[in-house]
Amino acid sequence: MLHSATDFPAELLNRYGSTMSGLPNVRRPATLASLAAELGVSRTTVSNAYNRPDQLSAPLRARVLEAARRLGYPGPDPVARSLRTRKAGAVGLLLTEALSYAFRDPAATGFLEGLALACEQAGQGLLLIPVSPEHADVTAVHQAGVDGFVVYSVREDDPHFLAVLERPVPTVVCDQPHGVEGVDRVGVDDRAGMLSLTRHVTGLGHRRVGVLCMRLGEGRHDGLADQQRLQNATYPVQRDRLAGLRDGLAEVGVDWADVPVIERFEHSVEAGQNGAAELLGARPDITAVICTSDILALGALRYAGDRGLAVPDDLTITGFDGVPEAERAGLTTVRQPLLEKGRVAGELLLERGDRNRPRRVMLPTELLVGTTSGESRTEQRFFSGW
Amino acid sequence: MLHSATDFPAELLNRYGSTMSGLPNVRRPATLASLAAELGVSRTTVSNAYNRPDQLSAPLRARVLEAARRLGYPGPDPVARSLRTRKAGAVGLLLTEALSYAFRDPAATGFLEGLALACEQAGQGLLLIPVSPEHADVTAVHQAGVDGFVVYSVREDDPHFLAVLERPVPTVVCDQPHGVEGVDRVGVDDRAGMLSLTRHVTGLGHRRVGVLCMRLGEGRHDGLADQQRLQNATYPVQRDRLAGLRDGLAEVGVDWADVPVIERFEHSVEAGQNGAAELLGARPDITAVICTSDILALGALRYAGDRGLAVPDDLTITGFDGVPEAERAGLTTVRQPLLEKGRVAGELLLERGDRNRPRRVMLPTELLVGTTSGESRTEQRFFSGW
DNA sequence: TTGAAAGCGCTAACAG
DNA sequence: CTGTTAGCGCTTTCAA
Repeated sequence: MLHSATDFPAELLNRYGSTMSGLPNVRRPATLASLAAELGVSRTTVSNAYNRPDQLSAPLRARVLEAARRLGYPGPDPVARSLRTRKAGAVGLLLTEALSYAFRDPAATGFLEGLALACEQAGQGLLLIPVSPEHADVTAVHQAGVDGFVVYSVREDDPHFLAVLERPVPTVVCDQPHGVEGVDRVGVDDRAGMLSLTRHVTGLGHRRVGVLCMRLGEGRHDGLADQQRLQNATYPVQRDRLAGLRDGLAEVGVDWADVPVIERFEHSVEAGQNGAAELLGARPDITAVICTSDILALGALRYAGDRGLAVPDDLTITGFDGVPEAERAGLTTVRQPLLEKGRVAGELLLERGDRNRPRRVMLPTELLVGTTSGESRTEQRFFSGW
Repeated sequence: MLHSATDFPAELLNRYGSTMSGLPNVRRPATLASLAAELGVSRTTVSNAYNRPDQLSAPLRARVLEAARRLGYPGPDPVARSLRTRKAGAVGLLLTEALSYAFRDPAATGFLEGLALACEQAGQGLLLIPVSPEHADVTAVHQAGVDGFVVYSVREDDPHFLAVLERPVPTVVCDQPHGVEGVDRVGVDDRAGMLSLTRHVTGLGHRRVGVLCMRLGEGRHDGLADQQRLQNATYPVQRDRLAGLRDGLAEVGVDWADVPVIERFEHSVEAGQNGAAELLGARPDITAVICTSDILALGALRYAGDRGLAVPDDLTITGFDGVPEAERAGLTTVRQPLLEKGRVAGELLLERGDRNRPRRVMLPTELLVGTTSGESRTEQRFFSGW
């Protein structure tokens, strides 16, 4: 019969049910030293019983382990061991957004999966550093017991990132910031990726395009990004994608100054949706909406659906990233190897010994032509009307 | 102009570009003691400069911090501090699957998001423990410098879990295992949830149902689960869901022994797809496929689509969990508050001081009737034919 | 094989 | 406001 109650081995019960925060931690029932004293052997011997089984006789080792069980000694304290050995056995991960965001954004999720894979393989833990976007409180970075950091796509002047740099441990950056000396980096050529996408769009005849982009700099800004804001952007990835777009448009004679760029602070489908509304509200003549991320593009798609605009017949919409959702939706986008980025970031940090490995890894992107881009009928009308 | 190269403040450069694993860590350039010596003050004073700014004069503190910058002292070593204060400032998370799985399974992702939220709010890090499903290597659990553990849905006899119980820190379990004394738990009433779903299905007239379920016990098993295996199941969640189903079927006189249960080791859409194939291949007369997870149900749905079976007209398919994908697909399922479970797990562990809070939290579930369940035409045919 | 000695780097009484 | 004293629990030469 199926039943849900379980009899659990009594000797394995955790007797430490108290809450952990605020209060000092439960005192360890026994230490390596007390065990050694009890047994009348040296601390070295007990330590060896755990860390170097070959350094003592099997019977003695058994005696030690038996006494440990009897006295409730849980094995060497990991923190004390870390202090002594100077390794924590974990990699710290710094994200620009609130921690929980990492599990909502599919691009971040892909990256994390790859990073977790690399950590797993190296037997390293992955410590997610809690950053409070509200308070610029950097203590979490100082507090992290890790052997190195992976920094995922943060602003150049992010205070947490600066705090990471002060820690005497190796650091690997994914995507941004760029050009930090002594710090390895993995990313893609965002500019080239966007350039090829732009050529695809202009090749379909589009000339009146509008842009939806992610956060460009510090502070909560939503709406039209003027030239000033574009130039001062502190997110290199957005900067590069926009630069690729600008170059691609320049090739067909479209003046960048005439291209409306709508910025969104939040990165969500809703933001894309209302961003598209703002964009097309201000410039109804636009025939193509270029988004600097798939999530925003998915939102634009939703907006189009709500307004009864046919995609791509009435409106071309493109994204960037190549997340699974976008692929399912048939979005025209630039795919980047998200999982691979995470894995490479981990390997860059964890790779043993090899001093000659590359310090900058540039992964390839791929233009994915879906069903959301097509020749603009409006454009044709425009020409024929002339 | 947009550009991607960045000039980075020279004094912030990380000079520790070496790989971290295998090699001993880079030696800290300075310590609290050396700083104190250099300044001619006591170590306490330096410590206070960082941890208790109100315990020393502002000018002296400034002098200390200035000297720290000059000597490249990165601030108190987090590991040494942890050893001294007996708190690591992090929560360990143990998952039954490979770490990277957590980022692929939407149910796990929802849970993680909630847990991350709670950690973030408490300023605690979240350490993902790397478990090698291959080797039963428990060292990662021993090595984790954490103040407590959250265990997410593991088998009752999982060796990693047993190792967690040996650690002298508080532990909270989500979902399973059940009934571990001294360990708090958060979960839902899986049995009741499945019972109400079953009543919905039988209410639609279905009598010949088949089941697709997740891993039931140790070892890689794929295929029909016999009574023996069902009874020995070491995953209480699966056990409970099946028990609810059995009870619901019993209410309308369906004998549980006649109900085929197909088990899948992997939890993926593909597994659901080929599981459904196996189920219907063996029992083509089935009118409803009950899955114990949405992911499996999504796979069954795909199978039905491939085979040209109309859902729900030819086949009723149901899930369990209420993940976003399932909701989008209109799946009939039981929704459980995934994010909330994560948050409660975190709060159970981190809640300060309150010794009277509940130790077992049971969250509500909700039957979600979608478009994948309906009256069985086959069943009607069956009756009319008699 | 085993043990003695020497810290890893820091914080927390407590006394001045 | 500052310093002295005492470890936190462990690993690791080195010598016996």
